[in-house]
Amino acid sequence: MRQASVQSVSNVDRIYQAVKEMAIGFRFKPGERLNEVELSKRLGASRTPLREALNRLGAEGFITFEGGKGFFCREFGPREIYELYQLRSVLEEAAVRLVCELASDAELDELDRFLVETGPDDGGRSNEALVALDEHFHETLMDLTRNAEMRRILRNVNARIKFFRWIDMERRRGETQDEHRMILAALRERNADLCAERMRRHIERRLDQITGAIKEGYSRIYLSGR
Amino acid sequence: MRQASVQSVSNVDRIYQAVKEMAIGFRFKPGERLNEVELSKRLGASRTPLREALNRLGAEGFITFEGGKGFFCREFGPREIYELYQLRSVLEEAAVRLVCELASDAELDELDRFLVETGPDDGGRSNEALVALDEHFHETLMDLTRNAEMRRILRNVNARIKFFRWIDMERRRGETQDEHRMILAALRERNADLCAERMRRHIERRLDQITGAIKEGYSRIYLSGR
DNA sequence: GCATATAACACTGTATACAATTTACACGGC
DNA sequence: GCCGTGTAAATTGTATACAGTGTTATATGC
Repeated sequence: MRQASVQSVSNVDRIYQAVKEMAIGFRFKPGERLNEVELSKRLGASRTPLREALNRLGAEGFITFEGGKGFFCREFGPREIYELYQLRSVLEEAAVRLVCELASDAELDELDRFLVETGPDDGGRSNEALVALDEHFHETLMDLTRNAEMRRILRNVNARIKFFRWIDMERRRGETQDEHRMILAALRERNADLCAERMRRHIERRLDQITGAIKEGYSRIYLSGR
Repeated sequence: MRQASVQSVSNVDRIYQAVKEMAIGFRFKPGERLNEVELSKRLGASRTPLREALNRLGAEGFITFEGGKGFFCREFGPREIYELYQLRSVLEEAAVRLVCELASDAELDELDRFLVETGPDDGGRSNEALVALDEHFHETLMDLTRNAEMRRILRNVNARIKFFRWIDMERRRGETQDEHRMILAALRERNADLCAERMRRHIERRLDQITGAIKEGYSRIYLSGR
């Protein structure tokens, strides 16, 4: 074996993370077959652990699998994006209603602190950083539901739409955080209907912007190097 | 290789299905480690395809995985059941609202036909059959949302709670179908709020019954043989 | 008798070899 | 020129071997 186990970060996990990030960032072209030999060489491992990672990623929807053919980069059209955003909306609207009832004032304080510390945007942040902050807000909110399953699904969905969030963030840097503050304000009022409405609109607006962005700039996505 | 490919049903798929059904039916004891050598022998394959199947099942939440230790039967307490039912409730409540808007009259007719043909219960059906009908109703409803992601998640959740549905069905054979009919009636009225309310109560009642059943009969689950 | 160290065992993690299948390509017929 | 066919190369699917790690049983000292 290559190296002494560096505790808790197994080889498959490393490969899994690496390929996951490639899939998230669309370093593979949609529909492209993933060559196992080449990939495993590039990642410094044999095909066995690579295939285990690919099987996990397939089960999680990051890549697809066809028996006898192998693994492929997922195809992504407006339909798939819409479905994932709809799922997000359903989950987060329900989450915010639950959090309205469940969260302690202290937990909301902490969320508030996060928004204050990380905003408003002074223009000095990278898109990656802004996307990470956006994800962090939504995932922290979901954590407050205390429902591990819902958390797991939201994280999965967020990873799969990350690229499109990134595209969106390039154009609308400011709005996101304002809307987050409005959602928190509704949470403070413990007004479930208002929370849900604001969350729904928040996600809906993002989707509208992204479908727009996709239409005009889809080609840019797959340029060389990225 | 063992046999000529019988078209589209690969070996890993077969193993995957077999182990999945074992996990669903709790043929493994919670927390038990799955011995790969023994399992692979029992399924007539080597460890390689078995491990691929196990990785998929782990990613889907049917079993757990611990680096360096292997795969284990999931542990299941009231908390996990509650979370899965809450997730179900969130998904299906949203689904029924969507279906209220999206479904054609013809599609609702078909759902109606299904309910008429398969009910009311004459007492001659097995629990397995009743659970299958129950699942079928809910999954067909979810199909009408035309959202493949939400469909996928509901099917996953249903598989994971199947055993508890089965326990519940043993006691309350009749109510389920009545409630299904009431939900369909609300769909026909295109009354989204009423649909959502009935669906929410429907799932909530099931959860109440199951937590009750669990308390009094948990031990019976792990008796020999089944 | 109990705790601890240690050695034997069992099991997982990974590389590799080979079989089976798919894919690419060249050739020949139409 | 285009389509079908056959052959070769590439690629996936699986078995197996072995290394490394975790687990358990045994023996030893207190």
